[in-house]
This record gives sequence, structure tokens and C-alpha cells, in this order.
Amino acid sequence: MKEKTANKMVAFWFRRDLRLDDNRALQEALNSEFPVLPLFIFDEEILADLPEDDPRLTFIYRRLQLINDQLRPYGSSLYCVKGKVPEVWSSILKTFQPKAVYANEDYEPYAIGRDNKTEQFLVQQGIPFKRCKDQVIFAGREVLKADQMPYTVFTPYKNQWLHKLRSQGLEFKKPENRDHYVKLNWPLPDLAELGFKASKLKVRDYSLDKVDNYHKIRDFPTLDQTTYLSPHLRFGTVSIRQIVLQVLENEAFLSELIWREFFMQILYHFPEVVHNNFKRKYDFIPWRNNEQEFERWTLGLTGYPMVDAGMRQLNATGYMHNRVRMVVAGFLCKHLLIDWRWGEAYFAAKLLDYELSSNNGNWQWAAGTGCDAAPYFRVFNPAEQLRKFDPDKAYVRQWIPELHTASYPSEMLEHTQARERAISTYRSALK
DNA sequence: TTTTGAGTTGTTCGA
DNA sequence: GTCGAACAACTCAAA
Repeated sequence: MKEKTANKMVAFWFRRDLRLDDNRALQEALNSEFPVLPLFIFDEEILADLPEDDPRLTFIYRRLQLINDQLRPYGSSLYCVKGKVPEVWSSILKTFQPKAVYANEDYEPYAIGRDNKTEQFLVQQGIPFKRCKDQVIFAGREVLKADQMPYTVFTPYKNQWLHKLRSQGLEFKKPENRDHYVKLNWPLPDLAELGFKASKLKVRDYSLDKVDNYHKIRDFPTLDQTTYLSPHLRFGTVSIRQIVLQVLENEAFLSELIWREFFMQILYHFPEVVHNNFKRKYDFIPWRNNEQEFERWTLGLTGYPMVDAGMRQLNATGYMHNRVRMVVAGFLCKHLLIDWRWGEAYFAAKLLDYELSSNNGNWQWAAGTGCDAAPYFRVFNPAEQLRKFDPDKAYVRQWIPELHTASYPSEMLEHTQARERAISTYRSALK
């Protein structure tokens, strides 16, 4: 990089928007007067909690390779570094002096803090930090009740969300200046140089082929007809606008995408849910928190096939069917009376589509402590769920080869008793 | 301000 | 086998 060109550029910071097309902040940067320096930071604050072969890191890395390949025809490449974000920015500014830095908004508490600090630092150097809405159709402040307070019940939120979408439509920005990048031939570090190892688990491509039948098939885990979309929305390898456009008429599936934004705005407005019950009156549930029982749950050794198949699918693949997630979560919170935070943390470590807001919101839903949650006396019967949703046992047999042999454990507790224990425990805690 | 209707995903029991 | 009611009363959104 010649001295002369080092300051005739703007920077675009990739985070959870790992794509070149229909990327709001990237498009804004490309439309600016100056060529774009594309960059990615492996954030050591986040990496500290992850194993070196975390499959999500491997996925991110593969996508960075793809982006790097896509930049090559434009004579550019991805500037990829690892470190603590503030230190990385000081070091970047020693090499480049961008006229502005562009990034897409991220609404998690950690990300908001990181971005505010980054903005403060950049602005001190006279560099504006420009943020765009990209990962959602509507951000937390955009869908509010008439009194300007956030919704905490899904159905009215969804109605308002749909009303807003219909009144203003999906806003697509036309792709322009696609090649307006800084000429840069920067080698992408390989996995080992970054301190990572390739994971055996893979994020699958998504497919919307069968989504038209979503309302009919969604509860049957054996049909394996899920879209596998969630990790792609998590890491922004596909644009939410593009997906919504494709499922506009499909209310059942669209609702799931609205749930995603519902829980994002809950986390945005009520960041304390990360640690606390949304409904504080549930604070006094005396969780049993038996570690041996928790371990049996994680290993898929409860003796309830629907629960065990789900946990084994999660452990083996990083995915779990949505219906089964409800069953295993309900079993942990209600039957075993283990704090939902334990289950939340386990899912966070294992799920390829892990996202704080959805994971927290749905665990609190299953525990009955969340907004718009299941009533506490609603206790899933894992045997009944199996009978209803996997009647020929294809799903459970797939994940439990020893199902009908002596080596499969018997039920670790009896359903009716556990159900009564759960209801009476909750009932007395609420008094 | 007060009132009213509604609220993701279930299970069990008894008629 | 099917159906409605009970579970326990509560909070929220909107008129």
C-alpha cells in the first residue's frame, strides 16, 4: 500500500453479515466517494469462550475465504486480523487512515458496547463510524406500541410488524459500484495461523424448496424437511430481506422470522433477561440442579427416546429439530427442575445457529419464566410427543441405535410424578 | 381511565 | 375414538 492511497479509502467492517450482496452498510461504503477496504476482526473477547475447533468458527472462516475469492476479480482482498477490538483498531489506523468506517448494526448487549466504544475511538481520530440496519427488517425501536413502549406479547407485535411491512414494503437497495474496492493483495491467514482447527461439524446449505408445506410438516422431526436457514441468518450469509421476499405469502414460516425479531427487540429493550427471569415473580423457584441428572440429559441418556434423540442429534450435528427443542427444554426445566440457564448455556455451546436473543427467549418460554411463555402447568409429556410427532419412531431410531435393546436405559423418572412435582414446585414458588 | 378480550407450539380427565 | 373443560388465575394491548 502506497502512502498516497492509504487515506483515500473507507473501511467496511464485516461482522455477522458475511456476504457481498444486499449488504446495507457495505453498499453504502461502495457508494461513497472512496474505494472500500473490506476487513474482518476475530474478536478475542468472543474467542476466549470457544474451543479452537468450534464449528461456527470454521464456518465463519470458510465464508471469509469465499468472500476473499469473490473480491479477487476486483483486485482486492479481505484484511483479516485477530485481537481485541480496540487494539486492532489502533493498529489498523497505523496502516490505513480511512475517511469513514461502515458497519451493520448488531443489537446484542456486548456488541452495542463494543460498537459504542469503537465509535468513540474512531470519532476521536476524526473518523465517522457509520452504522446501518441490515440483519433485521425492523429493529428494536421501530415496532412499538401506541404508547411508544416495546411489545412483550408476540401476537400484537406480529400484527404491528406485518402492518408496517405492508405499509412500507421491503426496501431493496440496488447493487452499484460492485468493484469499488481498495486494490489490495493481502493473504488470508490460514486456520492454524489464527489458532483454530477445522471442525468436523458442518453448517449445511439452506433450502426453501419445501417451505410451502411448512405449516403441515414442521412438527415432524423425521421428515428432515427443515430449511437449515438459521445459521445463515445468524452469520448473515444470506440477506433477511431476500428470505422474507421469498416467503411473504407463507404466514406460518414468516411468523418464525418475526419471532426472531421479537426476541431480538426483547433483548434490546430488556438486556437483563440474559441473567434474570423476564417475569421476576418466578425468581423463587427452588431449582433442584442435580448435576448427575443434568449430565444424563446432555448425553441423551434419560430413557425418554424423544429427549435422548434430540440431545444426540444436537451433540452429533449441532442441529436439533424445533419441536424436539421444546421437548428437551421442557424436560430439563419441568421434569428435572434444572435452571433454564443451564440448558441455555449447553445449547449456546452446541447449536450451530446459536443466537443469544432466540436462545434466551425460547428457554425462558419453555421454563415459563419468559414473556408470553407457556403457563407453568403446561408440561410436555415426552412419550405423548413421541406418539404424536414420530409415530413410527423413525426419528428416535435414527439417533438411538440401541433403542430396543437392554443397553438403552430405562426412564430416569416417572412422568406423572415428575409432572406433579413440577406443578406443585412452581405453584408454591409463585405464592 | 376503565374495561374487555386475548394469549405459539399441551396434557389429562371424564363424559 | 372424540370432545370440551380444567389446569390458575394473570398480564398485556387496545378500544
